[in-house]
Amino acid sequence: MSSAAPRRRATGRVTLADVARAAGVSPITVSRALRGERAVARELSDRVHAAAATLGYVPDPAARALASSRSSLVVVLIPKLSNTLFVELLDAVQNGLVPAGYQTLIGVTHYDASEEEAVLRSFLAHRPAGLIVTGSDRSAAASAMIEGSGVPCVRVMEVGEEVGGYSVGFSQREAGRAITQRLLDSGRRRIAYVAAQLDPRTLERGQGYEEALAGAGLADRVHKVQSTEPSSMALGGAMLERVLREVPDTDAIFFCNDDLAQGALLAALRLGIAVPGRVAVAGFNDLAGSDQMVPPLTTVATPRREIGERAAQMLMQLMRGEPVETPHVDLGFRVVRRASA
Amino acid sequence: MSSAAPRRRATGRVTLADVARAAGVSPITVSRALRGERAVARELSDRVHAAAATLGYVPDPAARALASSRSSLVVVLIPKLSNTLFVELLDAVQNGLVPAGYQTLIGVTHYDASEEEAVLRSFLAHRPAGLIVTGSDRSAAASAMIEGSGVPCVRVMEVGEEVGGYSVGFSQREAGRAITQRLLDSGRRRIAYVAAQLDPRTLERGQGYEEALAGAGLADRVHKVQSTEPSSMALGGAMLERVLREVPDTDAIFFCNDDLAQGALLAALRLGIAVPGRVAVAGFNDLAGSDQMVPPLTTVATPRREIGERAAQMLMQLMRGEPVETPHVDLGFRVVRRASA
DNA sequence: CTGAAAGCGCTTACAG
DNA sequence: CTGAAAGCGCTTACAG
Repeated sequence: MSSAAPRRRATGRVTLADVARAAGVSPITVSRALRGERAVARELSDRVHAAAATLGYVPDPAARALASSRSSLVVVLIPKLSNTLFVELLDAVQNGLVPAGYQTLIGVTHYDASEEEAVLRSFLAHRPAGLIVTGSDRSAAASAMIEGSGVPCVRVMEVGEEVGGYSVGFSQREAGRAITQRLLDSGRRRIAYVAAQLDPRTLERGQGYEEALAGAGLADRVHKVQSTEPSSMALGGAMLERVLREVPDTDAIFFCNDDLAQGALLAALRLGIAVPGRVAVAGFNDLAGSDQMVPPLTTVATPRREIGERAAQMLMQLMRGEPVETPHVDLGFRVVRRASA
Repeated sequence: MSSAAPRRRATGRVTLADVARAAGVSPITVSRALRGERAVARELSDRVHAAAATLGYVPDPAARALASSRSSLVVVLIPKLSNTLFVELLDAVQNGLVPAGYQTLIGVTHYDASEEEAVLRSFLAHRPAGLIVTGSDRSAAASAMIEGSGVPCVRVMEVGEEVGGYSVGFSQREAGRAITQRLLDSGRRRIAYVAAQLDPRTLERGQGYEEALAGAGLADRVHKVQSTEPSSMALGGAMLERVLREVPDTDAIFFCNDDLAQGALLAALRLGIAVPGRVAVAGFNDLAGSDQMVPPLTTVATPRREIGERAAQMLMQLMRGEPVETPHVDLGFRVVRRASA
């Protein structure tokens, strides 16, 4: 009730200073003890931890970020939330990062360069400790922002040794080639490639498809169909019908994603189109349900969970300033032979 | 190169002070002009905005949060990322919040009370501007943390008028009753209810199921089967087999989620079990693919996207301190009659 | 309508 | 191994 009380803006929050007072040490020592930095005398450290626990002290991330120019936030950029693939990737990343004390800020770019730039600008302002981005296909402006921020960054889904930096993924092109080869090996000669929305990885798979056909002397049989609609089961069914109508002797279709392939399989069932008798169907990613289809879907199993985990590990090393022995990790893929092709 | 240069920790960042200098006004005025607060003289405001634009000024969220005890972060708590339902909800919430300048911090609780508490503790430290949580079923500790934080909070998926606060959703119990009633109306008398992992909303649907049976004088026919495994298509198929084996005269099954029901439908196809001839199948949520099944799945369409949008709107009103006329919004549901039941 | 001062709660950079 | 001082970049609370 002093008449000359200083102006205060008490937030009611337990602060570092409170802990210091309770432990009988300086705030600096509390800061160091709690972060496990340097060697703080064992006894002091114990007192600090005890005091922090009794007071229920929770460090203020904003103050920490302001003082150190680095937050505990990790930004993850993915194209869409509607593709299970990215959600599983995200889940794996979170499982790695959250127990280590990081929080994840998720940015959805909708395959749009300017959206990606806007998201990056707003997220980079938070001074994230790290960055995980999908693929290597971003605008020069976006790349410059990442570069200029100095925030450690790991690219996922593709392995991009040429681009430098760090990446965890697999070769989309080779995977596309391998599944097409599988179709060729089973005797198919009129193989179409069907893709939905624009996605650089989808394009790479298409290249692999072309390579496989060329390798079999079937370069003139390349038949790529691209829809601008977003991927869905219904679209897969429609595409199946369309391809068989436009090129009736098509004997196999490689769909760029399992949701399309699943839709095609169900449409075939409804329409009485025999799979693989009349037409073989192959997908990509081995999403949930592909093994349950009738017939079960032949596809490429992609290691997105492992990619997420490895990327999280690698990023944590980078954030701690530790050396990363393998900057580009190729986790491979696996062709899963089931009954549809 | 002054010999008495003060110790500085230049971050290279463009600050409010830089903008103030460039615009020839005080930092305070820049702060106010940029936030659109109060009436700053039109001319000054214009100068400030121009200067900010030329300098490429981006406010520092950490400094802002520290000074104002409020960040631009909105915390969203969901049980799982593996259920499409929650991802769609999340997506809708983000679509509402991101354009308004908020960032979303996503917490996954895995249906675990202590995980939820840990996530809340760590996220609340960020002084979020708002909170969106799934359902009303949390520990007393978690509720106390939310309450004590003073952060505006909207509950989603259920409408909880009794609990107070704010909520957007629909009655899970009534929805469970309605779909069961649909089964009864089509002449089914041996109806089983199959649920997977523990979820309060799943339990409510089960209550609705019981009510419907009781209403039809079939209280003694209640047959609930609960698995502890996480929900999946494969589990749905297995549960179908199990129910028909254990209670052979079952003539309809209400699955608590569409993924289970889809799996059951595909298993039936494989096993040659006629649907709905031998057994009718109904699901819940109308997830992607349910309309593509063979036969198409009868289910309950739930408005998760609308729930996400409305919750985001409501939360923004609360965060701006505006009054909310309807604190509890019931968005209803819709029984979708297709061929499986 | 505008501003000078103080403060938000931490950590950095120096010293010792 | 420990600490006093300054600073991170904003906004609050007073004044005028």
